[in-house]
Order: sequence, then structure tokens, then C-alpha cells
Amino acid sequence: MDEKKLPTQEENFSDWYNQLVLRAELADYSPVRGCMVVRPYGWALWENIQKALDQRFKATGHVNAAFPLLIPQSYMTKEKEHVEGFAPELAVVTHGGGQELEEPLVIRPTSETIIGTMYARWIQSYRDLPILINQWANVVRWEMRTKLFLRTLEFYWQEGHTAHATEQEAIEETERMLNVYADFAINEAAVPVLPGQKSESEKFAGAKATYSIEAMMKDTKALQSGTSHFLGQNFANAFDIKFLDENNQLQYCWTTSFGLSTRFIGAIIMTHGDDQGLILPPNLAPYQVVIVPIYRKDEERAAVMSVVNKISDELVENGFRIKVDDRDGVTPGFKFNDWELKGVPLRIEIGPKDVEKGSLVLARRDILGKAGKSFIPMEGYLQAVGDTLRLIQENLLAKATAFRDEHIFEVSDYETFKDVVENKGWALGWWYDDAENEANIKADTRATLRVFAPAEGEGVCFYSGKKTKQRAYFARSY
RNA sequence: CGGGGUGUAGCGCAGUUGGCUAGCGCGCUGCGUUUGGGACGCAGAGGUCGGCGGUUCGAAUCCGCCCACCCCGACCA
Repeated sequence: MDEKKLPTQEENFSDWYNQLVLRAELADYSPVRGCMVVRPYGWALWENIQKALDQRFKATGHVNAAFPLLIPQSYMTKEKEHVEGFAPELAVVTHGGGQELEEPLVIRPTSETIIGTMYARWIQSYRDLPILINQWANVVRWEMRTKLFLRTLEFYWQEGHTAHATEQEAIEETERMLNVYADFAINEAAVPVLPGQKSESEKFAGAKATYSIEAMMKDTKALQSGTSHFLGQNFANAFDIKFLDENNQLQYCWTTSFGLSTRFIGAIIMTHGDDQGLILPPNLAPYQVVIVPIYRKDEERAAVMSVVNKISDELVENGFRIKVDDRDGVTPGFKFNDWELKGVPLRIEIGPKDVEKGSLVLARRDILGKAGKSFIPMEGYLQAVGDTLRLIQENLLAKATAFRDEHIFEVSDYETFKDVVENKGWALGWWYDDAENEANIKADTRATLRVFAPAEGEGVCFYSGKKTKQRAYFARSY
């Protein structure tokens, strides 16, 4: 047993994941079961995710606000499906200030109810619409089984909540935000997600329709990585969110909500990571470049560090996120492995030979060993760093997309389907929508309908043999 | 909630047929030599053995109860 090495993905994917999260210092277990501490390195990654998303939210007209953590219990019961869906996983506060509360308060599992209540107060006229608010928050859902980032009792996310005058507008918003998520996932995280609609049984409690982006992890399991809900008038009815239209008619609003959580960090880890550790997409990596100085004697150290300092200053000035690893007492070899574990996309090595020759070494995280190293002259290195980071970003997306496509199989009969979802990856096939059949398949194979797929024409359902116009992806999931 | 497992130094573990001063590896501190793919030597620091109770001359070790965490299944972002 070599303690320096991670378990390989091949021998134990779950163990690989758990150890990697801890050893890369993304997160740690908390004293409370099922909760996690997000460590600075993990939080820095989350902050970059936040920036990329927030920018997109602002660009689509949303504004940020903050709603309270505590929600009167009675609010949760106002929407029938919502309460049924969330009741089992609520944390409830019964005491405050040493006294039992008259009405227990639930810790928000999501904020439709409290925000709906406020919207009812704020919206009177069609002139108040649409209202497009997002909040960055933590929520609590009392889950049975937890796993760092993927499912914890408390997690961090953003939840967008919008209210519209017409059904059409709300549907457009739902689709718009699904596309925002897909764009973010693909272009920032290099996670090639498939966006689509969820089945009836997989949809959000209280929604008319739920859409999600589905990502394939390296063990071929699916991960729901972001969701967008069309809530119809369900919450408007339950919370009395009404407005007067142009014709002085009182109408209920149409609302939506959408969320993406720290779970997405899990998606990044399991989409790109390898046996050496994390591989972070340059667009989101806390450090895009790590500089490792190499020297033996004090004279060498001085010469090397003056070059290191110069280029680190220049890189910062040019907007790169960098780290100089000037730790004493650990060897360069150790540092290489350490930053590979942490997934820094690009490493610059500078030693006495480089100083002498006026060159430096670039080492790509996505191509290990000698193959990923290049020796480049000092002049023009800024260009090379930028270019290489772009190449890495592209390569990560290309590799992940190829992996995903290699593990999706078209199926037309149930035997093949079972073989695919149990041994090979995702199944794609014609599907006659039927909740009972869906449940049977789940009981039989543990695979669930991830999302409906684009479909043209008509085909025969792989399970029921019925004619259908719908196609769907099925897979085992997290 | 069902099944399985584990609690001994920061981490990973040994010790568990009761026995004397509780040990090993990694990590940590100091000094020196090292440094282009996970360095080495010397000297150190660090423990209510998960908790409570019981048996005993004596408990990490035996018994009882409790607690916590991890893994696998039913629910979920």
C-alpha cells in the first residue's frame, strides 16, 4: 500500500473520490454527520463557479437578494405536492431563546414558499412583472445517505425565483435558465451536459415541469447537475401571487425556479479527475498556473527566484490566477505531485538551466509526464501560457464529450437495455411515457429516466413495445 | 430505517488469549546535508486507548449500555 497514491478509479471509484476530496483539501467532514466543511481551496473553486453563473444571471436580467433561513412551518404545507416532497427531509427549529416556539420554524430546504409569500406582497400590477430574483444561499435537507459535495445535509447553491404575467414567458424563462446552466457547464466547467426534461416521477415537488442538465461521471453514472422548474400557477395559487393585467383583470402569476449547487463541484471532480488527482478546467481553477522554482545552492536560489518573481508579477498583471510554490523543505518532485493532486491545469518549472538558457518548462496537467512538458523560450511565454490554458480547456471538453458519447448506447429492446445500464453506461431509446414502467425499470436495474431526449418521428418503446414520439436517456445515477 | 464495518498521537494502523514504561509508519518541530518527478540523517514534541458503568490485585484487552463516523441498499440537488 503506497499511501502517497490515491486508490485508482478502476479499483474503487467511490474511495478514489472520497480520498481525493479530502487530500486535495476541497472539503472535510464536519463534527455533524452528513455536513461538510468547504475548505479554502474548494471554496475558491465555488467562488469561480459563482462568478461565472452570476455574470450570466445578471446578463439575463436577474438581481440578487437574500431571504431568511427560517421559514414558518405552516408555509411549507401550503402547496400540496411541495409539502409531500419535502416533509421527510426537513430540519425543524422548535426552540428559541430558551423557550418553545409557538410555531416551529423549518430551516429552508428551498425557498419557494418564503419567496412566494413576499412576491404576493410585492406584486400588484402587470407593471411589477416580471420579477427576476436570485439568491446565493445555504439550504438544509435531512438526507439519509450523504457524500461530500454530492449529497450533504447542508449545501450551498443559488436559487433563482421568477414570476411572470404569462405562461409563455415563464416557460421561456425556464428554458432560458436551463440553457444558461448548459452554457456554463460546457464552456466554463468543460462538463458536456445533456439538457432535457425530467419525467413526472423525477420532477421537483410542486413543479409542473422540471428540466435538468445531466452529466456523465467517469464511472458512467449520471449526475443531475442543475435544475430549472416551470412551476405553473401552483405556487401562485398557494401563496396568492396575483396581479391586475392591462384589462384590469385579476390574474395569478406564473412562476419558475432554478438552482445549481456545490454538487457541481462533484461533477467537475468526477468528469475530469484521473488517478493522479483532480484536473480543474482553467476557466474555473483557483490557480490556473503554479510556478515551481528549482535550485540547489543559495546563488542558484537567488537567480531563480528573481526570474520567478518577475514572471509571476507579469502573469498576475495579465489576469492569470497563479501560485508560486516557494515552500522550503519539500522537493520539486513532491510539489509536482502535490499540485497535480490539486488539479492545477498548468505548471511552470524554472531552474538554473532555464535561467541560463532564458527558457522555462510548461507542464500540462491534462497530459501527464514528458508528453505534457514543453520547453519554451522566455520571450513570448505569456502568449504560450494563455494559449496552453485555452488548449487544456478545449481538450478537457473534447475528452469528456468523447467519453460520454462512447458510453451512450442506443437500445431497442429491454435485454440490451439492461446490459447497457448495468454494465456499459447510458441507454438512449424510444420511450412510451409510463410512470409504472419507469418504476419497474428502476426496481429491476436501478436505472432511472434522466431526461427526455430530442426526438424526430415515431418509434417503438424498448420496454412496452408501444408506438411513441418520445425518446429518453436512462442511467444509474448519484 | 435495514445490513456491514470502524473507533488506540494530526493521519493510517499494530497491540485485543487481561500484566508492568502503549508501539510502528507517515506527518509535525529543531539542526544539518539535499532539491529538474513523491530526499536523508540526528535530536524532539505529541495519548483521558470513542463515552459511561461493571468484573478484577490489575482493563486498550473481558462484560453491559450508550455515542459517533464510514460503506452498501429504499429517498434526493
